[in-house]
Amino acid sequence: MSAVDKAFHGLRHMIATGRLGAGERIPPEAELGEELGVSRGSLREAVRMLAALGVVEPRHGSGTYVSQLRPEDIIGSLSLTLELLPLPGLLEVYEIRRVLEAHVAAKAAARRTPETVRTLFSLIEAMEATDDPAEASELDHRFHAEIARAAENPTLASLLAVFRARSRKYQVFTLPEGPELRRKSDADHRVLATAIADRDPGSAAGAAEAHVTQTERWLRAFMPPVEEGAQGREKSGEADGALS
Amino acid sequence: MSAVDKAFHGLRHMIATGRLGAGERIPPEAELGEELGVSRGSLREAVRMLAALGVVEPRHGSGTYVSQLRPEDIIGSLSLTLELLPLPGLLEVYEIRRVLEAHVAAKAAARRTPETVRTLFSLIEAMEATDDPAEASELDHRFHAEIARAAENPTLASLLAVFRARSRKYQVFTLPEGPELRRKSDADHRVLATAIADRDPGSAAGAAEAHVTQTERWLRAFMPPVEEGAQGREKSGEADGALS
DNA sequence: CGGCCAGGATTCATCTGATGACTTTCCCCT
DNA sequence: AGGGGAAAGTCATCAGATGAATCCTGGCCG
Repeated sequence: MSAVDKAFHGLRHMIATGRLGAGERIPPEAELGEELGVSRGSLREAVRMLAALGVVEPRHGSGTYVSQLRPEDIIGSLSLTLELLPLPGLLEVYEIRRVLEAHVAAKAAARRTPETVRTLFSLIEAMEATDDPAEASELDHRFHAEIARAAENPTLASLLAVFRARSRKYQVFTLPEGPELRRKSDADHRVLATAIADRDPGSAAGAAEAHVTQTERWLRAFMPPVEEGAQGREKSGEADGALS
Repeated sequence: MSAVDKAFHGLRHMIATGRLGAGERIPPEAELGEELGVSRGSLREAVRMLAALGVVEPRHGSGTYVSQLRPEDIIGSLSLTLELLPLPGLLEVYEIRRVLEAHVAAKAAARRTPETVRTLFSLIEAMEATDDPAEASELDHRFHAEIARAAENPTLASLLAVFRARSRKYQVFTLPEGPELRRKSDADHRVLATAIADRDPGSAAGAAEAHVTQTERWLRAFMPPVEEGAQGREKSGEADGALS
């Protein structure tokens, strides 16, 4: 077993057995490195791995802390890498998303509150009112997030959020066909929100499934290449334009 | 932006833009570190992060290679950390598993081949025949994996495999009530396999959902503490049972 | 001519030591 | 008692050297 593996599994074991609890600060690098029998460099690599997986969080100058270990923390680690998925694999992900969106829609319909319904319809109206594709995409995300929230399963909600984030990278709404797609999308949203308002889980599930399927079809049809940070959000003037 | 972040995002960007393709070998540490403007140590930490996420794979003496970037590769990274999830969060995961197992069961019923049915029933017979809890657990896993395979979505199959691996850590079959639980589990399996054999997606989905729900109930009822590599040794007087 | 093998070159793995940056704590001064 | 600043603690980064595993090249032998 390599030194980094020894540190990684050793640290993980400490957390699994409760010797290091959620939110707790882990021992300093020098100390922990000696205990695990590895150098500081190797230990740091192991800590970085756990940090990438959302298990620990290093804070410069303060220490390294175990995360809350909530499912959302773990699932969040997928968001950075799901963006690297080539399109063929993404379509398999869509099937999962379709099933889960249908499920949360049904559950939301069963558990909806008047406030949820109000929020959903106000988001729909905002979506129909705006012309900015970016804003529409953002509102679309919040619409679905609200439904997922109403289903009362934070883990599932964050998992779907990750899936949606990946889809949004394609920005179908900015295509020439964008306006037409948005009209159809808005219509889907009304059907879905109405089913939820009516406390009709079956219709809600059907509407959600159809909506995702529609999105999936668009993606198959257009298959636009995904580009990193295409929003032009990129603040730092780092020399990153250096690609051939 | 820290040096490690710079290296991490720089490397990720190279992969996202296709400058580094799937399966390709990335430049040597010294060279890449210079290009990204960070030391070898920082670069190595960034590479380790990507390795933990299943994006790259370092091979001692050979080089570091970009993975195939299939969804399974990414999902596999969850398996190491999902084990750290406290029980409350795990129950949320179970809801997801329930929905997805029902879906794959239905899809498997629709697409089943005679060979799939044969395999399923032979696994059931082996399960009913063995007395070894560990072997039963292994066969149970293979039974469900076979169904997921028949659903023809490798991503979904690997996701469910990760969920199941987490559940197996609890080893409910080794409890005093184990034999009784196993009898019920075996009965569930027969119902499920029969529904699939009959090409009855609805019944298959229902049976799968009921089966997962049953497992979930057992877990809620017994809530045994999960122990890393818990084969019953572990004599350290660490007094770690302290969770409220 | 072809296969085997030995040694060098390449690359990742690890350790050591030193310095900088950031945070937190605590004591001193007002 | 409160504010400010020094000092300690901790992570972040870099540089250099050595070890280990793999890959490749070229020569040797059959």
